[in-house]
Amino acid sequence: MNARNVRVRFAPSPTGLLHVGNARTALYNWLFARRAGGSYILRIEDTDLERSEERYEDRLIEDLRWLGLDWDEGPDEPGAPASGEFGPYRQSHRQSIYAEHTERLLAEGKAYRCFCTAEELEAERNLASAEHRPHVYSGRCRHLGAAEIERNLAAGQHFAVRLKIADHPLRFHDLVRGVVEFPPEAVSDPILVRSATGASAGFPVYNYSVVIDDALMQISHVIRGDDHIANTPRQVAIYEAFGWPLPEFAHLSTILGADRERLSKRHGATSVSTFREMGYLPEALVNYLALLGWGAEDGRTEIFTLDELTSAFSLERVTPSPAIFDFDKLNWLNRHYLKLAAPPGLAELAWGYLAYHLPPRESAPEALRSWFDRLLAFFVPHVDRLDQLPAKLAFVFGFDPEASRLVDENSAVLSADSSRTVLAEFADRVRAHAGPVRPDDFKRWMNEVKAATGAKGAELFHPVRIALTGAPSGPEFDKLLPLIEDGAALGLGIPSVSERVERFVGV
RNA sequence: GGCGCUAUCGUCUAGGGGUUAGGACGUGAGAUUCUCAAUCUUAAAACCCGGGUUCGAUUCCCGGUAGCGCUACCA
Repeated sequence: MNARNVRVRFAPSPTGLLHVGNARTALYNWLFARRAGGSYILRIEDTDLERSEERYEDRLIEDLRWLGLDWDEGPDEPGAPASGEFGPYRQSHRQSIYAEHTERLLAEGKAYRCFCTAEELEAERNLASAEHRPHVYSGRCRHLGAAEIERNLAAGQHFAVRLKIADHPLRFHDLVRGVVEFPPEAVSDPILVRSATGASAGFPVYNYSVVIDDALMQISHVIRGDDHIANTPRQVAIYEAFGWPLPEFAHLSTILGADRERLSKRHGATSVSTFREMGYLPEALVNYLALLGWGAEDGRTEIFTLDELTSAFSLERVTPSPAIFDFDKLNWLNRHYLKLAAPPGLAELAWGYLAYHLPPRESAPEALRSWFDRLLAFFVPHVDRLDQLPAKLAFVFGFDPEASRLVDENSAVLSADSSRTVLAEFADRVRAHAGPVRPDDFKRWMNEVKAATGAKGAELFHPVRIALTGAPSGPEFDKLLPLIEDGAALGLGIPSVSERVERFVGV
């Protein structure tokens, strides 16, 4: 490790829910910090007063915690002070810091006041477009004399503060892309502070405040989305103006939807909290996001816990090319982690999805809890996410004989003569039986029905399956029957096998 | 328009001057099952195009093309 401590930050704007792309950025930052034994800092970039909302900040923090990405330094929370010595960690609380730095730049002649109006600037841009030139500021206010500046100030003219860009290429090193270089004219003199009257008044622009924050917080590695890559030369110039050392950069590729457009709401779920609501496990999302733009050194391992990722991760192995978000692969991983999930935790999660059928978990009797555990063990491996459970389990909790007769798939099976005789024979045996139906009973009856009717295989099983579950296909009876019978004893209104048969045949 | 970034199976990726170009998801087939799913086995499937360097380029260089980003007194 080099002499400089590794310090990284995740700096979201609380203007919406945490997008999976940002979650990946947060993850890579976290992994890099943990791997290096460095610090991971959370900074809230809430300078866009129009769009920033406190509730989004709360959700953000909740989502990061859910993913397991804890931070060493971050903003204060209700009732607790900020953690870390480089605060405040909200940009809205750092305005005086920015103002001081602006004074300094102005005093040192590294920045200047620009009195150009929006109209004048737009005219310049239009001209540049027409002449097929890059849109660069002419630098008109760069050489204003002191007298003229005083006059403008005295007249109360609004001004913005611009940085003087030096006449040399702006280059930086990117851990995932190598050296990136921009000619100075590609940058032009950027605005640092928005226009207003007063000494250095006005709000600093994003590109300016990030640099001040990153430098003051001693960030060693700036890991962020590649939509910032074209902003970086501007930022490099700001570091230079202050005489600050450049951090290392790492620009992560964009996450796209199946149509190769930036992943957005119309592609389906995009925010971490939506994935959580759908019943994705945090370990699945984390594992998937890690794989989206990074590959293990052996080229084949794909399943990683956060701990395993921490020791395997390196920025050098991050892919520079954009990646398409693949819901199928996420589903596969989620299934994997669902199967691995510890029963108590899983039951607690799953309970919420079936709350409609169940009493509150806290007040549920032990018999119900353990039955529910068995139910989950049996069905969870067959869903991609927890929110598919209600549909998958609908037939266990409720039973609608009339509706199931109307389903095309069912009526085709039921209309066969053999189905009628099979069901009649089956019903006779169920009626003659007292108490819950056990798998042994069921097996014996099916053999008898088979002998009595001559039906076998699907011809034999499908009608019975429809009568019991409302569908010709489904899970194995051996395990399903006890689940139904034990469930029926719980007083939740779950129909027993004999009730099902009675109601179905009676229709 | 200008500038920049990117380019290996459908998708995520490994690899790298000479390889049968590897793995995973998904897809097809088979096994299993009353059935569906799960599971196991198996198959098909890729180096964007054109030049150059080289004995030899998918790999290095240049150009093209395409996708994306930036081009704001948004973040």
